[in-house]
Amino acid sequence: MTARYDPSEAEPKWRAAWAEVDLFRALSHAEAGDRPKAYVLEMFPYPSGRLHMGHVRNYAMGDVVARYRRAKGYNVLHPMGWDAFGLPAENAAMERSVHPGEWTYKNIDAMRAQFQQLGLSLDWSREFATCDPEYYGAQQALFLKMLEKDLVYRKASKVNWDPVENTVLANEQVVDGKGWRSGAPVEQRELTQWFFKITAYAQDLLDAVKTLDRWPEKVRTMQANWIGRSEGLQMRFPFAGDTPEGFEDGIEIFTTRPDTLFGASFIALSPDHPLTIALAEESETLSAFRADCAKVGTSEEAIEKADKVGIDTGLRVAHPFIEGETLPVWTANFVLMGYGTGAIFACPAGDQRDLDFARKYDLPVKPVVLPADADADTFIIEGEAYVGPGTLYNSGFLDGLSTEDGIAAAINKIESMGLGERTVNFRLRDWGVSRQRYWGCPIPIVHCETCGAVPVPGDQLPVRLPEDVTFDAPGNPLDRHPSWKHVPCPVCEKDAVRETDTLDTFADSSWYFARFAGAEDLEERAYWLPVDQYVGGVEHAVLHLLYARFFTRAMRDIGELDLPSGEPFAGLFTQGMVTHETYRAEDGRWLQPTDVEHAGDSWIEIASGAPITVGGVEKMSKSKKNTVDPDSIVATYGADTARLFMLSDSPPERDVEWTQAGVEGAARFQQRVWSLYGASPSITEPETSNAAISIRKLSHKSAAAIEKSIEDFRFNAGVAALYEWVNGLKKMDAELSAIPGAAHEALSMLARCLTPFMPHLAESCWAQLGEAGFVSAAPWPEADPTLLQDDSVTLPIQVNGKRRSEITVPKSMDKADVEALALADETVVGFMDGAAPKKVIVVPGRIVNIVI
RNA sequence: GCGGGCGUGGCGAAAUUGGUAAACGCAGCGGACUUAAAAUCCGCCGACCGUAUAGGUCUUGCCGGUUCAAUUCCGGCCGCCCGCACCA
Repeated sequence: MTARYDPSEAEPKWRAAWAEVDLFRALSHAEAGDRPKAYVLEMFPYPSGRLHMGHVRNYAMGDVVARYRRAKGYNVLHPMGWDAFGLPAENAAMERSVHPGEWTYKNIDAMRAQFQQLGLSLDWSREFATCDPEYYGAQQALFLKMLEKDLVYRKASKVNWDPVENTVLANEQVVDGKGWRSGAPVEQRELTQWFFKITAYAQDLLDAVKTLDRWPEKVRTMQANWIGRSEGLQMRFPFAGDTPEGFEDGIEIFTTRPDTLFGASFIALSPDHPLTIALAEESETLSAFRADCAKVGTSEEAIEKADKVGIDTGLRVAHPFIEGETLPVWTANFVLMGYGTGAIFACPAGDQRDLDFARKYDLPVKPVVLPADADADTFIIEGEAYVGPGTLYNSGFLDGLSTEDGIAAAINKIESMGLGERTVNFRLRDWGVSRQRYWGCPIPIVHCETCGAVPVPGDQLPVRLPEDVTFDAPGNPLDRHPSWKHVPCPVCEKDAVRETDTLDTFADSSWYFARFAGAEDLEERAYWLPVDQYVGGVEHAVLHLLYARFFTRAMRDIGELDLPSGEPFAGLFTQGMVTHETYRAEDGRWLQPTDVEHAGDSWIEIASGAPITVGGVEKMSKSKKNTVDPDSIVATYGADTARLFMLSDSPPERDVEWTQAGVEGAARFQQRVWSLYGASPSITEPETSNAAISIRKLSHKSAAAIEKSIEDFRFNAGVAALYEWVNGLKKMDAELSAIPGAAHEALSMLARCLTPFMPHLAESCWAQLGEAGFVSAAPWPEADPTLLQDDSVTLPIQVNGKRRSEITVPKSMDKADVEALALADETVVGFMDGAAPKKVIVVPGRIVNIVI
């Protein structure tokens, strides 16, 4: 009998052995020659300092794919690095007087050690942190090239200001009107800042979503919605009567429903519209209204509760189609400045918001779209607007047209009148990237009074962050640094100041995968990209993934990346979270899983013996203390067990619940596998006895099933197939010694199929079996197709769709013979009760159904 | 409100071209081994009727449809989760 498998002894030994020969180093294009490449990448981690179980799951999944592809003969790139800029480092600096850089690099060291314990097949030679000057210097060069190509610009604009973090946020970082990290209500401020022109690619980013057929449907939909394309008409309404100064052209609006122009009842301006602002200077009512609107949050509840309110400006505009008719101009709180032109024409009969507003202020409601099944004489609009399609009426030259034709006709008319034109509007805004923070990539610009914003010359990059900074005052340490920002202008050499804003850290993660592929080598980048399989959390469905798609396009267009499609990630998989039960003491304190135990029928806190409440299963989080520390799991059970459990039980895209019993099950499996490798059966030709054939069939079928489960990202099914295989071999344990050839083949195949899931154990088994080299470098066992087929097959026999019996027949038996056998079956005869079958369906190899 | 997804035993789940529903694991029950426990091994384990290792009936959120056959396809409900949201 073999001794128990001791992961604490075996695992470090194998990791050291892999490292010694640099087993997982990716080959360059030249070295690899004709071998196909596979770039497998997990979203790189933020170096918080501690690994959590979510990391284990994420990287275990990527490692299964990477190891499998390597076994399949691919030249695999599976790198690791650190998304190292960001706010937590500055918070640590404030709380503990430690430099953000020092804190970050210490965390990286700690997490690298933790990662290395997991036995991931990573190429560490390409490791970098985004806070390395080599990386952010290269990023600064990209920024300047993008600036040259007009993909970066600077403008004053209203920005989302997070009052807690003292910085600007991108639109994507504002959730429910609150900062995505701080949770503080976002304020509006006017600031000059830098923008990436992501809208230049809006159409392409949208179109290409359709080509991402190895992305989850959900993520594609979210991206498409975020880009938010709508076709319509941008037009102006000239003033009738008083024309305010500076608005001689009238009021510019955007609409997707120009067919309803005859139903126009009023014009509504956003409270932040330039005309509203201009008028407010003269009107106290209006400026008070504007102030009120600014106060109301944009959270879900706020929007739902907020009444539609507005103020009549007293101005009037001319209706474009109806001679002599004028429309009042209101300022209304429901019109957004951030979409379209910040002004709309309202057709209350065809839009619920317009209708609510019209009812409140007693404005006209004129129906112009008749639903297909309605009668023009009786159709009325009361509390609900009709937003669907129909036939136009009450609409002059548009009468009788369908909604679709009416839209086209109205646009043509407006265009011929010179009042506007067909346009496409996107919800996507340009990406504001200036952040008033220290721990980020400095924007490589010098501001000169004479020359303006001047790019830092290439030979002066990187613009390094100064080390001697303080965090004892609010605001940006770069801005108050005594000397750093004072530099001569690169052009005129007069005194000038550096830009003290740094780039949004999402920029850092928008191209790191290209840097892994080739630090300076564009040919290597072209070879590796796109990433073949990307794995990460669905929380990045919009932000990171959209920004990365933008960056690869921009890099392509500035000559930094030969990637015609511009798509960085050919395959994307979004994995579910790791959850755990929650525990609460009677006084409401959250308790850690290690602080509680099951006692009889109830749960108690170990320290006090007091009863506790077991709460719901939720995402592991520090605040609810329902976390499990990967280090202690690895120490207790080994990395392989932790990996296996993270991959079993639940489909990868779904959440998985961490349970003690589940981990123990995985640990048991580890010992069961090891126990198969006691004796080392000699390498001979597989035997042909029944036992040998049965073992060979089991092995080849299992290997094929595991292969398919990995290809399809269904690791839980792969783990189940491993269990079945091992259980089957255990059952035949006694017979294995009599058939050493088949046994050796089975155990060799098993070790290789085990490798992606439990690589250390697989190496130990491989060595025990007497195989040469590393199983981590061994080829995937190709299943023999002849062994996947059975000679005979057991068919269920249904009578009227209910299973009544079964027969075992040779696989090749023809349908008529199968039918005859089925009809002769004793049980079937009993159920047929003498009746003649109306119909007999024989699906070869599947089923027989007799209809009587 | 709009969009997407999900709903199967006590629990996590399988059944990925419409063809034996519940593989595999967890929990549970019974047994073997042991002075004992742990570990390990063996057996049972959807519900109901039944003494049952006989047999039968029912069962994939609910109602209906297509089909010889539906967890799978179609229509309508119900519930849960996620995303977006006064986007004109």
